[in-house]
Amino acid sequence: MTTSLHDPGFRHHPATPGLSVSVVLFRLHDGQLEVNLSGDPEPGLPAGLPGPDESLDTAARRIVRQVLHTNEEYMEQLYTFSPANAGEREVVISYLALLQPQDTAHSAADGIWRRVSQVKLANEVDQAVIDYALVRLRAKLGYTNIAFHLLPEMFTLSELQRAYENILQHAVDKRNFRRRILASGILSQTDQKRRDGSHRPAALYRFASREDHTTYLTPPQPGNANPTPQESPR
Amino acid sequence: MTTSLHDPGFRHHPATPGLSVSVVLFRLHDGQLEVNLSGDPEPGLPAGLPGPDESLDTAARRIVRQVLHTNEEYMEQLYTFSPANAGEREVVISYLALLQPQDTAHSAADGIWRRVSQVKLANEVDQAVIDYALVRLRAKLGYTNIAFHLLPEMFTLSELQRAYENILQHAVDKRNFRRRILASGILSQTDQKRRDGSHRPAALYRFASREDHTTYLTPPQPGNANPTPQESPR
DNA sequence: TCAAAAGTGTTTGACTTACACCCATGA
DNA sequence: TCATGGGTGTAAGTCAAACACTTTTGA
Repeated sequence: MTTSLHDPGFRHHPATPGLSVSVVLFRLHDGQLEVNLSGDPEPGLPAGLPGPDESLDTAARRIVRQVLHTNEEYMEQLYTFSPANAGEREVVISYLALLQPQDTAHSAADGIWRRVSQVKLANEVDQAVIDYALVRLRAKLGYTNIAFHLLPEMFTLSELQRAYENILQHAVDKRNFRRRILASGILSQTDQKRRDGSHRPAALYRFASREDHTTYLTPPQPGNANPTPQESPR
Repeated sequence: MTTSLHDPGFRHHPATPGLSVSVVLFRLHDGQLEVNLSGDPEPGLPAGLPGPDESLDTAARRIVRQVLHTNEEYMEQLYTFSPANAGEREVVISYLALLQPQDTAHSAADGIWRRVSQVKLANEVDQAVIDYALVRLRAKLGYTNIAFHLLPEMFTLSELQRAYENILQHAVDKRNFRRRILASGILSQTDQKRRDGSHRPAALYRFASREDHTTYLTPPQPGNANPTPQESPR
């Protein structure tokens, strides 16, 4: 249902020709990493045009809202492409957005959700953006807490591990994973447990902090009252 | 002398209002990291507008050529900003370019070179771009061979170490530095030595390869015959 | 012979990897 | 009692950091 994507303008009806914002919207669903696609007529990334006094970040958030009817959990600019399109150059600013499960739960999002591993788009730029979003997400799993934006408020360590494994596409050792995550101090254990089968119940965890450790690859925005916190690179 | 910066257009005479490319051009001079500024009337980053069928990368390279009258050694897209400018939004795509000393040697570059540590620009966006370029360069020193784009064809290990120290702004241990660099295998020792004072001459090294280990943070360009090589994130 | 930069090893602690069994529960 | 996933420790290897003296040269 991408018909809700107009105003200031959908990809195919540009008001400011040549400049658009595309968003890779990821969620974790049944343990699988999925990407949101708007299909008209070809499936493609949700996209739109920034309004005359709208920042790119704001436009990206608006596009997500139009698809989701709720807000994303995390958003980050990826890269700006300038593909040739019939002799003219377009400029496509791409964003990565992550969604917590509950964000989709109470709102049937527009578009379709497809497993990332199974997506192969005709649009070369959209496909490159998705591929790059995955590279970035995988890289950041290693040195940030970015994965938590894909998980619900409370979760078990096994769920967290499965998220890592599904994104990275390889198995990780249970003991080493738990030791590393717990040692990093980004989790705090709740006193609750989840019993969901004929086996020992699992302890539930949440973030120790809602602060991001994910932002040092993106610059603070000039003229912004509360700039993105900056970590020192290792 | 930024009067050579027109065609398709300099920052202050936009042909396509609202979209421009800015380049942070770094060189190492007398052991100091310097940035190129074009001063008219305020000093600012060299910038320009992409032509109608010019990619952003190509525009960035052209801007460097117009400043330098020669080509840069390395170039990478940084980030896209969208500052408010009198109620209208501009879009500024920023690039980092690195220069080998000999690139400046035989060509008096336009603009002025200023030590990065001493630069404080009135233009908020330009300043943010420079700051971010530094963050990126410093981060990449740690896990890529990017520093070599700032050094001449042949150099001593002490020169290389001084380059690292000047960029990182802190001292590094000589023995650990040499061990790490040599173990990484990116250098090969030449049979030449440099004697330049009343002390033991230093062995000269060069790259083992002109290949980049620097690119995995930027995506391969779609529709590009020879895409940027992609490393797997750690 | 002196000053100045080049060059060189070892030890320690931290972190990463590989690896296998017992625990708590519901059916 | 059995099947299922939850939970735990140790040993080996790799990597980073700290640290100081000898070598070669020209003046």
